[in-house]
Amino acid sequence: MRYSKEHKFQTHARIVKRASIKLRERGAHGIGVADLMKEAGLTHGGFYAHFDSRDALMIEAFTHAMDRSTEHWRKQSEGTSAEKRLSGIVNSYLSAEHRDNPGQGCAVPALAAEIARESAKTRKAFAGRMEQMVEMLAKQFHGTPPKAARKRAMATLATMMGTLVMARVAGSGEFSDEILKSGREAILERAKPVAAKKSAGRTTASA
Amino acid sequence: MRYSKEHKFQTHARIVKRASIKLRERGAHGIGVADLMKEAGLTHGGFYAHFDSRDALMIEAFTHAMDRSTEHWRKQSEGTSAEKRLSGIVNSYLSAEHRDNPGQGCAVPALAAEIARESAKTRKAFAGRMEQMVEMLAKQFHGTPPKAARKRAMATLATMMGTLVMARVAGSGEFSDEILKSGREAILERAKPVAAKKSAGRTTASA
DNA sequence: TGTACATCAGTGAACGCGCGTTCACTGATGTAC
DNA sequence: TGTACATCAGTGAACGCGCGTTCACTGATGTAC
Repeated sequence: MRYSKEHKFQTHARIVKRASIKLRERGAHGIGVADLMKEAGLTHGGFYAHFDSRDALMIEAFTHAMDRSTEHWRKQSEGTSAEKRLSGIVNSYLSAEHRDNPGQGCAVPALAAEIARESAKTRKAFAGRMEQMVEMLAKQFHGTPPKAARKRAMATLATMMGTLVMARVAGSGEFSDEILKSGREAILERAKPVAAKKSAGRTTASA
Repeated sequence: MRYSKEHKFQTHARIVKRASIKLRERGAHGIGVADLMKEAGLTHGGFYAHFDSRDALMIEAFTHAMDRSTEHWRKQSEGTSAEKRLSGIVNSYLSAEHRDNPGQGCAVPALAAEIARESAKTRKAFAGRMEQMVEMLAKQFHGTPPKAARKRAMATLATMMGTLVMARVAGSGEFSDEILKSGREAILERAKPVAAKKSAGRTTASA
């Protein structure tokens, strides 16, 4: 064998990683096999030593992107005190930085609409990861009954990703910032315990 | 002239209309010029008598889809009493029917993520229509100060479109219905006046 | 330890298909007389 | 009113480019002796 198994494994992983970034940046139809291999420092001919088809890579790249996103949140929430976890996630999710760097960001706003048009098999794989994200998010609603937390998590993810997509359409101007801010406030206001309704300013002001 | 000006105008409009449906169903890269013309009952060669390029049609189809969506809401809200307008919009937006018929539905969940990757020019055209939608929605928050209503409208649109995208990814099963329901509840709970907090059941139960 | 052979990740030319675009042509109808 | 001509929306063959995929080949390194 010319290279060790480890070498092939690493090359494979490198291609998937670069692909998952380009996928989020340009969409499923925005990148060719040749470009992708170039990104990974290879030529297009070698592609089929690693993947059965372009579609096969796309599916790997989709799931990789989703897993990375979930992992990112998990890590972030681990390093934060319980009360600030949700606001930490929301504020970083709905930030100008996340808006302007889709390649490194959450896969849902970047890819979900396209996934919705894919085969049932692909959609199921993606939906499974989405479910994981929801579970992850639900844990941030400490003190809320599990079922209610799950519902909130779903609505929160929907609001976050919807807001981010809208902000990206709007570009990076005033309208875009306004959209981000509205999203942050809507989520954090809702999450606040009803009793503390009057002390509203603090949590949302950090946005 | 073989045909009257009216005839050409109507053919043009028919192509745009069909294109805007296919666009929402399959995405910007999901349809070819030949298919599109076939949809309109024509052959592909005649395409360039109506449009400078495929891209030019796409832009017309984008804006057409957005305008139709806004108009649809406007009409719907006109036929409803002031108190039920928001819940009417939300319940029809976040319905299984809307989820399962993207071609006839709102352009934002179907196309926004793709638009976000287009040129500044295209994005601006789309953002302008999005702004119109926001203004339209803001009017549904009667009794709320204009600025707050605008913020709510932005967050509401984000939640609605995010929820719909997620529901479409999930398909049409239990998880999908759960997502839709969470979205409806989150929006309608938030919109409720604080005083009426205890009579929660009614509005959301219609879902 | 050194030498011959086998392996296979990666190369780059080539293929073929789909699709956007072009173009010469058609023929029904509007216009001029 | 009737006839000859001009127009141009629409047709369908053809072009050319990009891109996914295939394939014969390479050459560095692992393995056998």
